[in-house]
Amino acid sequence: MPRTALTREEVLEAAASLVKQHGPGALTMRKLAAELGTAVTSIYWHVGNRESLLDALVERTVQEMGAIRPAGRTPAQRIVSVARRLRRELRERPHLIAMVHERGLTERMFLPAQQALVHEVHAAGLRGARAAEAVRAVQFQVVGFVLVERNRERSPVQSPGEQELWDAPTAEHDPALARALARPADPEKLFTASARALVSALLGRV
Amino acid sequence: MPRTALTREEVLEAAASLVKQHGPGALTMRKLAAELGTAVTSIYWHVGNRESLLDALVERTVQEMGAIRPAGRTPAQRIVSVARRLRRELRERPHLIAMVHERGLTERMFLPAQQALVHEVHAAGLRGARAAEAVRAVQFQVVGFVLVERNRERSPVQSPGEQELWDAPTAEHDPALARALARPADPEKLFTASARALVSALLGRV
DNA sequence: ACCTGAACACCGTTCAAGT
DNA sequence: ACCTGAACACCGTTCAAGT
Repeated sequence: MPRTALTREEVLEAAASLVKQHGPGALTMRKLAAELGTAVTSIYWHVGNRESLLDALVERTVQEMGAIRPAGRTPAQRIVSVARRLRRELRERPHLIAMVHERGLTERMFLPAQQALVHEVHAAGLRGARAAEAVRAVQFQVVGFVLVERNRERSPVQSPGEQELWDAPTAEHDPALARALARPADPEKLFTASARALVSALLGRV
Repeated sequence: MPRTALTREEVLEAAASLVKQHGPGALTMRKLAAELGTAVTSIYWHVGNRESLLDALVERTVQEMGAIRPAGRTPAQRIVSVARRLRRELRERPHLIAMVHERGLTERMFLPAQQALVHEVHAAGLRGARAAEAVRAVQFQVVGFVLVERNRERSPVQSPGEQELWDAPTAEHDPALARALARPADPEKLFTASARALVSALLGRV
């Protein structure tokens, strides 16, 4: 006896829930079927197969990443604000973002942000190829930073870590530097500092 | 009848070869055993299990990434040269680097490069926390860039791609910009430009 | 149109038994 | 010390059969 009619939406919802909690590895067709109270094979009727189920989840995520509103007075400030906002949005959906990344859709997901950046770079007076380069440099920096950051979080304990490695002799007699590199990086600060440095150099002005 | 004695080194070599060619997904214990002409279970005696086999491959890769020699006259040039060299090294071992990344060992792999960067940042006159921030900013930028770049390469066809998306109206009446963003990014140029911009701003001088 | 169980071809891993 | 095959508990997917 079948339960109340299974829908594609229902399947996607349950799948998204599994992925959000434990990552895509935890999404097996059999577990999903158990969760939904159906036969494994019913899922295939609604979503084709596991791969296209994951594709559908990724598509959803791309849609959800809405437009970005710049904030600040100068174009440089507004660009940095977009960068920071992007970073936050990305960090709120770690597993799904990783899947978007794996499927090579990062670019498309970033289009609204890219358009906002174009606007600001224009306002700063850049045109043509130079403007394009500035936009792409910022975009690469944000995505790259988030990827590296996620990586660090997933593996907090390194052996040997920077901690042990940066003892006094190695650090060339700059104890303050040694201490700074021994502490874990503060990503928030590092990101803002990097973004400001990059943007200010790209625009040729702070 | 057993073949000529199987060694741990032989197992690692065959495994590395499989991974280099087709990625970690292609490394199954059964395929590896077939490649080596042994029973699947023999492999377990030598390397424990699949996970620690992959760990061993990663460890090898970390070792292989040797020290980096800076080149150039000014500290800024030498830092950019380290960044470019790092990027090249990383790109020569895509699958294995991805595995290092997944295991959170990127940091340790980068230590030799980090030390070179500290040296140059010092030569540029930075000290303490500010020097540390500069080193880390460069490091994050290089790793992040390579990750994003790899992502783009793996999925060359995007639908819709930047191509279609950046038609004239969208690009705010800057046809040169539209053309530039419609062309695929030239990573080599973009990387060098970004690295130069970042470094020059971090050091406060070109 | 939607659901089902059986079956297939794969996995990684354990273990008792061999030499 | 090293190797083996059998067995277990998992996978994703196909398919003929049901309603």
